[in-house]
Amino acid sequence: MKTRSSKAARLEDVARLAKVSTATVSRALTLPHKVKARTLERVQQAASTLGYVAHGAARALASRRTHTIGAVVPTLDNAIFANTIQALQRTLDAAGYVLLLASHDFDAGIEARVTRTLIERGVDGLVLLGTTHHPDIYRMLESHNLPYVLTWAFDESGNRPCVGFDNRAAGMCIANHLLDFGHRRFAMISGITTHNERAQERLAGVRDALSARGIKLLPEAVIEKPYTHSGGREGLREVLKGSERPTAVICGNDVLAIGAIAECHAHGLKVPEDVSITGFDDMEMASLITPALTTVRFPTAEMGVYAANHLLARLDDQAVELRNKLPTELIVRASAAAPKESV
Amino acid sequence: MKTRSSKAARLEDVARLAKVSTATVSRALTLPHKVKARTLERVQQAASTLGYVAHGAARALASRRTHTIGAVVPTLDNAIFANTIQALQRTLDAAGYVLLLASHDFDAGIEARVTRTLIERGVDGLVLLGTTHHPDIYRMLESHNLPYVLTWAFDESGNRPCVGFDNRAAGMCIANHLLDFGHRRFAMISGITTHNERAQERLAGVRDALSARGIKLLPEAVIEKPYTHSGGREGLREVLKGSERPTAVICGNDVLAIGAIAECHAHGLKVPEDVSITGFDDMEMASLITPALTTVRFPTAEMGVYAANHLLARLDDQAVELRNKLPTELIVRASAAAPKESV
DNA sequence: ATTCTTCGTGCAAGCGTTTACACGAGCGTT
DNA sequence: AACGCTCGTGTAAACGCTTGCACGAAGAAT
Repeated sequence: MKTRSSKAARLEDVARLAKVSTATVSRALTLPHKVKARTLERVQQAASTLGYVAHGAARALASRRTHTIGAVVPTLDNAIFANTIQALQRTLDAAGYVLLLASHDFDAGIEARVTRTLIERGVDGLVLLGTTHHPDIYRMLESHNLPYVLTWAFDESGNRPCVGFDNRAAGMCIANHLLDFGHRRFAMISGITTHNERAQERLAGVRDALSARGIKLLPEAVIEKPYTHSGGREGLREVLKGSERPTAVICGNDVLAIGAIAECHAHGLKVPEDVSITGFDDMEMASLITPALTTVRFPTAEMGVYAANHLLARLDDQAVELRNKLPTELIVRASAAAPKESV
Repeated sequence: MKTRSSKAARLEDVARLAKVSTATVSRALTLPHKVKARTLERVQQAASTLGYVAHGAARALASRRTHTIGAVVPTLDNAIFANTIQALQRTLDAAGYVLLLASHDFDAGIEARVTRTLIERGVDGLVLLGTTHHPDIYRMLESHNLPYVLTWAFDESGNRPCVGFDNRAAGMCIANHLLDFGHRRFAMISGITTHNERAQERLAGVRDALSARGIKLLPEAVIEKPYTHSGGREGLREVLKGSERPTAVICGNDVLAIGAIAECHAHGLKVPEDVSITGFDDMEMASLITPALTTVRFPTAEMGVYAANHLLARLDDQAVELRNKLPTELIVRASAAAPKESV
């Protein structure tokens, strides 16, 4: 347990070298306009020759601000949330804030634990993914009076700050696209719906669209898998085991869809000739694979930008709209087409 | 600029409720065995009823430890470093440490700035990617006496702590594989080599292997592109512009290779019949696309685990080996084959 | 020339923890 | 019965910075 910053210069060292008080150094470094030009220069000179690096903890303790925003995402493993995170991070960075990132592998307990850790670390604000969270999380947010914003889903019921889109509408949209092609036998490889209203809503949207056309999605036609490529492969294998092979398989996101398409190829099935496959997200890979994936585009980067700006505004005591629903868009590519047997 | 933790309970509040001193509360929470069982229970009870969350900054200031490790990676945009980060984060988490993540888009200046920010934030240790860094970075590490470890490359020259592999050998390996197929006309779509010894080494390895067989890689046959899918597409387009089309295109990583393959398809070129394409990394996608990608597997997750354990050991004042070279492995799949015109 | 502002700076009191040190109680040993 | 231990706890001094307040100097208004 050695003390690490043994040699590091402190504010006092800079002050001594610049022949001013520590108060002036502090001001010179954080509010340069509050200090006379000549003084400022002397301080900057001194700081730079000493290689001064501010002690963030001390600063945070005194100012009660860390200039850090926390984000809790389900996973960093695949690229699903990469766009949002990247956009978030860039926007915060431009405003002098740092992103503290945590993930929980879709486990509600771990999510509560890492969120607590972020709050302990003193984040000034928090970005959460989805609307379904452990009550403890909301309790801590409340008791710390901590600004936060939910993303990737739109909080229809409550009045929590959020930026997202309509997952159910997205589900209906893709299902209708397939129905219009003449598909009648469907399967869905959904993400795990437990504690995940995004997955639930997409599934519900698909169900709604189908039943509006008199088609029922049977329980055995819905397979829940983790959002991984191998989840998609396994899901497709289970779909093929069923008595009647569906002509269209709706996957809960692009990662599942890419896995499902790979598995189709492994089984000698042609996409979309033998079976149509669709995803959600429109990740970059979606347009690169063969066949290119028909999917629904989500405004992933926009959400990151909005979430960041929302928190920054609130931290600056500006008025902001609390909820923002962004549009989604059907992206028609090659992986879904009319079924062979149809009209 | 409002004060956020207005209602949050402090150590003192817990102490009052448990009828002990703040010192005892502190000990109960961090060194439970130092406190009598009955007292411990009272304190835990009090902390939980108040919903106490420790103030990390205050704790860090007093203890001079943040239990935070920083990592600076080039990008979070695509999945290249996801495995390493995930492994890093999991390993640290298990030891009660948090990962603070920053990225710089392959810009040396930004890298220096964000690294400084991490040090300001008080990280106990730092994970860097590659061996080439701004002198300021090494200077700060030195003056703060901060444990760090370089990853994704092996520091042949110096004696800096690192965990990596031989990028040059990987380059030679893939080139030899193609040479063995009978290829003689090569192009390389490399990553940007500026400030990036991984890219440099891979290119150098390819050059070495080719010239060992009497083949020269002409300057116009080497195209540098950012590590993005569109970089791969553009790179391939430029390759096709050349007077004599190569039979094999070595890409600087899998992302470039996937983009290049997509572009081949767009041009009606078959892979590997018309042109062989290879990558580096063996990302998960590599095995899922059609044709499956021939590439070199890097021990990405292992590096994350090792880097974490290395830092944890040093923070615990244990002896550790400073440098670790991990093996790479040629993964032969379908995207590289003998050229049509060959024997 | 006098008064009123404004501006730049210094003083010193925190910010919420940890931890060295001191102290007293309880115990085993002689 | 006196002694030295160990153990559990409390006291109070840091940790390195920010910021409200006070103060003097300089400029503006009268």
